[in-house]
Amino acid sequence: MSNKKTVVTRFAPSPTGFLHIGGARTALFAWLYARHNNGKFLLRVEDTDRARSTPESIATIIEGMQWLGLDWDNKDYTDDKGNKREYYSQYDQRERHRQAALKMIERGAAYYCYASPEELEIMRAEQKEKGLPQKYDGRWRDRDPKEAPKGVKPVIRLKTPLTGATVVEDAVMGKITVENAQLDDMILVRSDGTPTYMLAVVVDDYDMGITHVIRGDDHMTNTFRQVHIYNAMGWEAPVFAHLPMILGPDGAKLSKRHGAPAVGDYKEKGYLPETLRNYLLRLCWSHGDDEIISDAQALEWFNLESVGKSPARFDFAKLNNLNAHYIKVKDDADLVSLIDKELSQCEKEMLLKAMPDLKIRAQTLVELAKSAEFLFHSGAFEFDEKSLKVLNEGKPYLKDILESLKNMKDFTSENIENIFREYADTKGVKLGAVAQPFRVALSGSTVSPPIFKAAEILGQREVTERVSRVG
RNA sequence: GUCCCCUUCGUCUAGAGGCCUAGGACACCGCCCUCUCACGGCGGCAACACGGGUUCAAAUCCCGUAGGGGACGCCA
Repeated sequence: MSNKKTVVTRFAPSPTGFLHIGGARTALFAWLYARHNNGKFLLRVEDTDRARSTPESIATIIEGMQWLGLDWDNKDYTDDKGNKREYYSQYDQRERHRQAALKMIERGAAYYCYASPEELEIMRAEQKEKGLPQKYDGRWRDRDPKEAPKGVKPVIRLKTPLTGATVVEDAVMGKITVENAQLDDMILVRSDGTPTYMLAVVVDDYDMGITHVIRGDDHMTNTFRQVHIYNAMGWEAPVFAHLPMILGPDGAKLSKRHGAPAVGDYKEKGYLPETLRNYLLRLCWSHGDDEIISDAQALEWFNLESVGKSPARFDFAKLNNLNAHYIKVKDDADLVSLIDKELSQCEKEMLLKAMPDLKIRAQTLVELAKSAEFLFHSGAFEFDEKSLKVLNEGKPYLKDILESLKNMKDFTSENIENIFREYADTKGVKLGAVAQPFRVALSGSTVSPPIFKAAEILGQREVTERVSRVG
């Protein structure tokens, strides 16, 4: 019965910065799970913290999601003022959240607490000193609100059971348990009347019909508290699935220090969205020995059972390798448009011709663009020491070769190569002795794609010009 | 400090009691291919955190220890 219900998942970032790579992984998994089950995937912005939420951040997150190709299903959402939005805003629902809290008070499941923040700070400090768990001690739980001090605005707290245990059957972690004595009466509504995150998530997830809450495992202990809100409201809790964290290469929390915490960084550095999808999927999830997983396969295979439980380290070497693969299999014309930096039509055509040779040796789009630069270069290279040495040793050969090149009728890579091979033969030297200086003359470096093909693409005129320049 | 979760090669992982002399991928090392650099092909190095049980049999189940991560806000 219940598995006939349409699956609804969501991604619920707080818009206080960029789209973190860990967040992207969470979004990807929630998206895959929804799509795999022909369900819905919703985007909700958790912007109840007005001081830290910014529109720029929302824009960055949306941009990141779009770049990754994670489409959500509530793009037609209209907010409480009738404005069209592409996502749910938690802040819009603040009155609804408050009403839910009031309902809980009515039911005796929540209560007003008049303890001031200063008072609580002292309480926590004392607890810490005594080595006790730091939690609200329930000082207003059973007190008559009539005793309330004048002029103090109360918060609303949830009445969490004092005894027994809370058990959550997590789709990834399995059964997780905590003694209720460990939990305290959390705040649902702040003294200024605004809802806290704990209240807002639960009410929103319920209202949005979320069936599977897929999120990072930093929320795992929150889950214990949240199920008590579901209970207090008389709602059925969704399935929870907590994904292990993504760590930096050194095992510490992934941060700026590790180079690229934001999704935008990866775009910048020349990674393909399909690379990220595949890489992120393989962190904490597997399908036998499969490594290269297409979107279609991911959609077909994805499940929660195969999600790992332990945190995974981010490995840039493996990401690079995957990116190299996806560049290799990507359509040449697509790659041209991806690295296009205001190239002329003619230059684009050259790039397209060179692409098969360029793309197999690039790990990122940035590298790819760089390796193509010589094609559009003036030919006035600044040679490094190694190149100069090769050039010097090859000068006598290049002079002879230049004449042959000038007189060639059919300027194809095969013909050019033949000339070089014959010439090397008659001189009794290895092909490299002649080809290397040629490479330097054309590309400005001792490293380049196959030089005879490059020569054909550059054209007879350009080639002879570059060769005579160094001669 | 208290609580929750985790623990297979350097890294990501396969592994649901005998199929494990523990498989794959990346990285690394060697060889082949070769006009350079790559690609590709072949081969190599390399792990069940530790200690106790349970069982005819344990990487797999149980209990401890150690290590790692997370949570303990009128942040989300």
